[in-house]
Amino acid sequence: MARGRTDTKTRLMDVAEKLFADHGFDGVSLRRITTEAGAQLAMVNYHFGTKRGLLEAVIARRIEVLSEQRVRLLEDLEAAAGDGPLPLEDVVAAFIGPYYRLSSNGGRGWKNYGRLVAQGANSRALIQHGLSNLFDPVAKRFIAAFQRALPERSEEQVVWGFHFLMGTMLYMFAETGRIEKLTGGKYRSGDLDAMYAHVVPFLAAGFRACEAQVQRQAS
Amino acid sequence: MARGRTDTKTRLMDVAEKLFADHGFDGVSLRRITTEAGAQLAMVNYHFGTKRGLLEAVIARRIEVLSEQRVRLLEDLEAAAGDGPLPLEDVVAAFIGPYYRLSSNGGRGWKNYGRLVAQGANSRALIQHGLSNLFDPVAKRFIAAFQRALPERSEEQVVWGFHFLMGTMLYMFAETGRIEKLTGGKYRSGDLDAMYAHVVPFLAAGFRACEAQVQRQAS
DNA sequence: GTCTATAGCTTGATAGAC
DNA sequence: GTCTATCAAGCTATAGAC
Repeated sequence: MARGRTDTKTRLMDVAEKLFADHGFDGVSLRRITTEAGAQLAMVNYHFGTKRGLLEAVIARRIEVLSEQRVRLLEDLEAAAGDGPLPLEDVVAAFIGPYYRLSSNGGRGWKNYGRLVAQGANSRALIQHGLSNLFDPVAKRFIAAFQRALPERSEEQVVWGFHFLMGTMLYMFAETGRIEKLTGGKYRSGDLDAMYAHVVPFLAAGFRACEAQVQRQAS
Repeated sequence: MARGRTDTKTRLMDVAEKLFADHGFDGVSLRRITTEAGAQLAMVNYHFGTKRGLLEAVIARRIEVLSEQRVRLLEDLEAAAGDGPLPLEDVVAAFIGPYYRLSSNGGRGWKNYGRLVAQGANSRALIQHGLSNLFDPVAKRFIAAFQRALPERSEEQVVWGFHFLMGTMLYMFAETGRIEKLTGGKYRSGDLDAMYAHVVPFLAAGFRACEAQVQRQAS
């Protein structure tokens, strides 16, 4: 299936991405991946060394695209802001917007990636074995950017806000099907347009929550 | 190890809970679970039928406790509110507070459960196979409660707000170790006291975000 | 309720021809 | 870069004695 259109290495990554997302890393065998990719079992070890190497390649190729878009948007904001504070909603949008657009219009692969990375990010094993290193530099830049967007708030408040943002974002792009079960199908976890319209003001208001307390006390 | 203190069935659940949380459902063998529990391989099938039955038993025994506490707090709120709206912060606290207290003071098992359930909730396979049914009735009650706490907001806004709350909560109790990597150990994902103090106002402000827009337009 | 023993199959990884 | 063949180990589940 799908032989010849793309090269073996890419086909293996595409199929692995989908199956890892559906069943988890240990829930799929290399035999199943290679069979569905129309390749031979030995090709995984030839191209990626190990099963784990295949997983890392799958994640790395998406993170590169996502990180570059996020950083470019953030640099645009920084250039426009000069010495002033960054607009909070824009920083939220610079972080989540690229993921939203790639998940919406980037093809089926990005949907699979979203489900895969939500499982990986909630797994201590994968994080402690260094898989999140690919993502850390950009995350650190955005924590600093959120501090610049909220100069009146303590570092502690910004750090926890970023933590809550990550949980919200990961769950959003996992598209688990949970919300359709809870609402009888009236709302859909794949409706990213509706979710994105709500998530930016939701998170921005959360970030500002304690800032509002400070302002109340000062007035 | 640990033989005789508790019965075999409980020991198997305790060890499975920890190992499933550490390595995922397919990342652990029944041999490893039974060995670490000091039991024989065949005891899993005797007590739980299948490996999957063991997972469901592990999750069900915690959900029962958690759901009962959440519902009791919500019923107290409803009794105190009479015909008026429910206080938003109190509804958030009724949902997240019991989980927070059990995870903080309920022993190591609740920590393992938090990590396990965060992986399961982000896995489409486990949700579609009905594992989330255990949790749905209480979740539906709380969506209705959030609507009662925010009478000016549309159902749509409340539903997405609850969706964001779930992502935040799951990630919070997964204690992935991510935030210590991002802050050089200055903040810790196991510091639930600090996180809980921030998460309630954060989520309440997020829920109110669009309500504020409505009020601005009306004034 | 606990144990041993084992059936029947699948796993990740590799060796070596082409 | 691709293929076949295979290794050594692991797996879930069950049968049946006690």
